[in-house]
Amino acid sequence: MADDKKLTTRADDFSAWYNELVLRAELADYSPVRGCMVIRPLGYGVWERMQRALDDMFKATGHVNAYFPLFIPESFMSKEAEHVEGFAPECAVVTHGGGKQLEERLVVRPTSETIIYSMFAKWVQSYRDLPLLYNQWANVVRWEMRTRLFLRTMEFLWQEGHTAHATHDEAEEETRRMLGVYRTFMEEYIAMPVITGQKTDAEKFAGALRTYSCEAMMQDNKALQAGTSHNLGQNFAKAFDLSFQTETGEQAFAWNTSWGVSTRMVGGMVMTHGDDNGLRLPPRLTPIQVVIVPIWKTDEERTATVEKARAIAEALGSFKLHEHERIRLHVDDRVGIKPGAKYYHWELRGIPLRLEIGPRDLASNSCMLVRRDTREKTSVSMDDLATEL
RNA sequence: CGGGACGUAGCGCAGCCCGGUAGCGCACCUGAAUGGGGUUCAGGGGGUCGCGGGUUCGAAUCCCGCCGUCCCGACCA
Repeated sequence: MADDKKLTTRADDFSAWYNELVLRAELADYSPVRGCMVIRPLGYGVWERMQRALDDMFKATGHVNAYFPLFIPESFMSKEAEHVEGFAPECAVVTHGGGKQLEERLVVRPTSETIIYSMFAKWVQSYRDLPLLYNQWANVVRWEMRTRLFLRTMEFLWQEGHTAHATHDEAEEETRRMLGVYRTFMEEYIAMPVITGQKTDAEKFAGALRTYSCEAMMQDNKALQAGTSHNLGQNFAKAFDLSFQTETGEQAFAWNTSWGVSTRMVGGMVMTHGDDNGLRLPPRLTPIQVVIVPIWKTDEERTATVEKARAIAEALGSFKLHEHERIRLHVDDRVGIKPGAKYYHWELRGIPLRLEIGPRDLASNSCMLVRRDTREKTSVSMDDLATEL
């Protein structure tokens, strides 16, 4: 892939800058199918780290993971009036299978409220069965008119939390709690400033009582809807007969919430931190935190600097950042590519720190440490390396 | 779905107006020299010119139809 031309600048054309950056940094690529994208290893590596952190936060707030099917009977979608009205225009529908026309058409899930609450209805009889606190990691499909890499694709990856509660207040508390989890994640992991608030009736989720949203503030002064949390009231419970017997023996409908964040957050991260030199990946989400570039002229120097680079990678690789997290390093020992070209390569990809180790550094027992965010260079003694990082 | 661009080698493009059997840059392969911020030179491989039809002795080029992509708007995680 040719990285040899300069990026379009943000000031010139923010939208072109974004597209070029996503492609050239190899986060994602266009697929043969319009509106769909291939998420490449760097982009997927970021998404995996997002998943891991969020999943831990969901578990810590009492949720469990499960998985519901991709296909939803078309009739399910119509059971909640507002829901079908909102989603029907953007549904992909399977009409044939095994060479035969289907008796009932199947909707490829645009979201899973209907299938999940139909199952909840089977599993809940008593107030003792509540609350149900579920989450699933899945792909969903929405037939979008106009798409953009990560920000709006026809198929995207996300998580959707679905819960059922005995009372309105408990559901409302859950809705707000998860909005808070999203906010914490976006601020502490993506380092992305967000404003939270309630959506208008026109903008709320199709079928919800109330929708709360995390609006992330981007460099071009636009807001990106980065996460939503819905109080669904009893709308779906009534549609799918999700009811239970209360402590006093009466029948009551459950109160539901749903909440989701998607691969759109990767796009938000790009637009929050990227600059005219490329990506800047947040340290907690980047697959590689430190890239080590050995520099050599002769074969002897190559052997020596590569060996030193690997030794450093191994030594620092055992260094714990947090309880279960170690520093993630990569040694770029590719032959035939000049050091300068490697610098550009890793800067474009937003790797936070770069260590340069050449023959002169070996002689002085030091190395050059370069920050991606400020591009500031400092010479660091080998002995202070761990502290410096 | 409305408006605008565009489809020629992996990527970016020229050639089209004025028809004559395809070219440039980057990337890739080989060799040599180089090597602390995008190396240089030499050689080399790679293309049913988006698809279908028409005009013509001959179409990347002209005509008709279709498909697709990107950008801007309305709608959305």
